[in-house]
Amino acid sequence: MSRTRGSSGPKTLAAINEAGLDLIYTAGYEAMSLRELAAKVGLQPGSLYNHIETKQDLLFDLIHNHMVMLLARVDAELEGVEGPVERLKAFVAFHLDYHIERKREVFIGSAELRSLTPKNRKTIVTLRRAYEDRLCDILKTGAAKRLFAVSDIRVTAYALLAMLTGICTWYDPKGRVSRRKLIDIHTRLVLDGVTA
Amino acid sequence: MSRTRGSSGPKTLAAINEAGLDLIYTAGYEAMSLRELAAKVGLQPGSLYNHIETKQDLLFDLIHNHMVMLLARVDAELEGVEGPVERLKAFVAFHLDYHIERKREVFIGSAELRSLTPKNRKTIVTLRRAYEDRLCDILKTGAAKRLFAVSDIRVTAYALLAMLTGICTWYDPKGRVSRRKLIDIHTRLVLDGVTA
DNA sequence: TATAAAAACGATCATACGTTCGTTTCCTGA
DNA sequence: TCAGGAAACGAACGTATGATCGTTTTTATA
Repeated sequence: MSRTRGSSGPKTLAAINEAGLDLIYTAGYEAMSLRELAAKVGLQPGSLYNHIETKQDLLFDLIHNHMVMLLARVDAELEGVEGPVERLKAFVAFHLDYHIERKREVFIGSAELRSLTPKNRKTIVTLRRAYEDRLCDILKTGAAKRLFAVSDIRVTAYALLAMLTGICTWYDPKGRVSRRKLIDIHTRLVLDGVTA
Repeated sequence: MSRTRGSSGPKTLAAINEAGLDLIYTAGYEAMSLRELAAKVGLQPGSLYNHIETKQDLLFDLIHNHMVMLLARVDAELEGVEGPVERLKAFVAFHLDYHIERKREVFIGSAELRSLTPKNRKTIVTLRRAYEDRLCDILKTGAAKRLFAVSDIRVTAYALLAMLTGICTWYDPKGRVSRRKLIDIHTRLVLDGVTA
């Protein structure tokens, strides 16, 4: 046996990425074996290497694609929104929405940082920093206009991001709490926390 | 060669736990090998088994001891503190202090949950739930007395805990921000967020 | 002080891992 | 239509891993 009927490169790669995402999310990068991954996709282990360079590259690509997407989406979402309060509200709503939708990517993006090569990790951390700066900028502008009272921009931004990102570890879209209510609660927590 | 001079059970176990804590924190449980660990302690790999049952038990014991300690300490800290506002302040201060002091244990306690046996994980999750309940109780009492305005106790508690625990991933005691200032910032964020 | 338990060694086991490679079959574009 | 690249197979390699075991030396107890 050899090449199977109907096989195509991009499709298989997408399947590998999806299965990899799932396995890394549930078991962790180190705990996931390429044999498991191959089995989940329906391939022999060696065949994976027609689509990925190494196991490390699989992880990096997953995280990297996620970060690039995250940055593009937040900028699109904030475009044209005027005023620090409105921008902060938009940021919170976007952040929660995105983190609910892509909780696996987000979780891996922080939990598996340690599994990245130093060089790869640096790339990701730089992108993450850029995302954090989006929030810092909003807080800074609001503080300058005396709309916000923030004693330390960066610390506050990290605190808020930690709070907003925390939902990835427990929120269940099919659970008791609706997405709308979740956003309301967090928006209030954030706004009350920074408003002058 | 065989038993080395001056060796004693409890001492070696403590060294194993400390080295294990460090390795798991920096590299992750799966990525840490017992050979690395043994080398760090100054033992042959096989000798570890005079002190631990399995690698899994090493991880479990580390997390379990941490959780038991955390619960004992929070109860001691809250004992005798009266009034929801004061209790909330005390909780925030304690939580931050403890999480700064033992950031490695805390980090492992959540990041390596996935590496635990289902049964072991269940034990830890139960303990964690008990800790979360401490905060929930404070919020509930405060809400009943109309001191706090909280639309969903559990969601709010999780949001606050995520925020407070986030410092483990970035706070550096030797950095720009003092412990005092950190507590002040977070206390304000929490109080403003829940006060009626 | 004799003796059993404790704590270390060092060799070894079976297994699982990431990756490579030669080969075969299928798909696609000239 | 047919040639060449793409995508799969399956076997294999070298290494690393968690764990076991018989043995030896030290410590501690009675």
